[in-house]
Amino acid sequence: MARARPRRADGVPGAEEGEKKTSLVDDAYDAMRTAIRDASFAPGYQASEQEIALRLGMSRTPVHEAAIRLQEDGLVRVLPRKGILILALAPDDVREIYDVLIAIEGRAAELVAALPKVERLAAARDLDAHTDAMAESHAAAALPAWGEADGRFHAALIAHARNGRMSRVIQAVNDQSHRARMLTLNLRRGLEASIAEHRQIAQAIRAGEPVEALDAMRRHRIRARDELLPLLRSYGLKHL
Amino acid sequence: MARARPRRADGVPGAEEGEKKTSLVDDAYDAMRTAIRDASFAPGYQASEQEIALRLGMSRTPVHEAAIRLQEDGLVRVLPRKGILILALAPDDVREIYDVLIAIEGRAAELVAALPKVERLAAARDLDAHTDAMAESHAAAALPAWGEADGRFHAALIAHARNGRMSRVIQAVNDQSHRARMLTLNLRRGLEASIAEHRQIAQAIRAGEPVEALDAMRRHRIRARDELLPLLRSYGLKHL
DNA sequence: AGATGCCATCTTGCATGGAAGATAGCGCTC
DNA sequence: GAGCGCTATCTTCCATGCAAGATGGCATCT
Repeated sequence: MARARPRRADGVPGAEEGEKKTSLVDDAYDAMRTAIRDASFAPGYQASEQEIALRLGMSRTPVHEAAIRLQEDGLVRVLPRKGILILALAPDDVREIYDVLIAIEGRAAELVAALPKVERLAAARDLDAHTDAMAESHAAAALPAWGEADGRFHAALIAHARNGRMSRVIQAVNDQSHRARMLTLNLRRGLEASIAEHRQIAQAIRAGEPVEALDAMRRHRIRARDELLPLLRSYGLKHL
Repeated sequence: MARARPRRADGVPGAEEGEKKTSLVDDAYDAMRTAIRDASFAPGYQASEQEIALRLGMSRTPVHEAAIRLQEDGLVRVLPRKGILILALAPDDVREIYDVLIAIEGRAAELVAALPKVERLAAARDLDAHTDAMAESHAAAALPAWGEADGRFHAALIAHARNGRMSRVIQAVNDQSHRARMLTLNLRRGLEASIAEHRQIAQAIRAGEPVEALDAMRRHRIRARDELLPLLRSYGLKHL
């Protein structure tokens, strides 16, 4: 194989231009992660490291090391001497993920509501802005935009809680459940309910009521779960 | 270097005998993880992969890959072209960790309390057994045994919640805070309080009262945090 | 025809070498 | 004496080679 390696080979659509100084391992990690999120790598697909390396224009080593990170994130499983298996998501996995969300996001909402007044208000304003965007998208029947604004609401909440470990946990489970959310976006009914619940959460934070914020967040996630899980089961999406 | 590699070189005390079929990467991961937990690798220490590889009797590759996993776990940071940095723990990290514990273990207790009666009772019996062991150790003034029984109580609770993702999160933060717990074990006062709170948690689970179980668990962790954090700060343990 | 064992091939695990970035020490200049 | 640049050295990053496990197909035997 060519010794002079091209510093950047963009064989994969998801691979964005490096901004400053990225290692090949990071490139491989990002490319594979987005490929999995966008389902360019279908769940259940078993790829060989060699093949992925070829496609990304690098050798097997960085692909292998990126695969280790993705395995730690719960996105793939590295089968010894067999290849990289893109993990599927069973309804039971969704249940697990929602329990983590209920726990972490609930505590995050509680923490944000307990912040000093200035920060609380800033956070609430932030959250309301995202909810506004959701309402607009809903009025315009723009489902993808709605989903993105919803994602930004939850991301903002976690960010305001100022807890790096919580952020990492949330990001991990979000990566895992991204496909399920996208698939079920057009099946869901409770869009207005979501918007109303977001308002309640922001209001509790603005008022500085941790208990109410925690509870509102939990109710929100529990309702969403109870809406989503039956959908997954009834549509026979055993694994996706 | 010798081409014929020794299948197992036990240069590190923490490295236990492989039970069935472990890869060198797994060996390196386990060895480094236990070394960090036991503070054989002091926090702040910057090791070179070559040096660790030599000590473990393997080449640099498996050490490098294990380091990637440990970085994902938040135990070390791999500094490009500089080495492996064993991460220290600041009081603020302990605050973050306790918020994760409050969130996850609270939800876990709630879930266990909502289990069918048979499983609930089994779980409560399990938990009480560990609390008994704590009481005995306390009576015998055996601090390390107390700490281990306490660890088993919390591990059992998570196990009964049957949520693999929660288990992983808890294990990660426990690994990170293990050193802090060991160091502060002999400074702590609220041993009886811990035992009493454990009883309350088990009782709420036995009675099938999720709300009370959640709340008892939260109170337990919050009190422990409020006892631990001032200790860390006052003893000037800026990073450990 | 059905079962079985062998082997060609595909796969990763791991070791190693070359390249390049980071760093510290030393000598030179002002 | 202080500052600056050069270079020797130490480090990881990545490509690649070899070995060994896994697998599927084919020939052979019953």
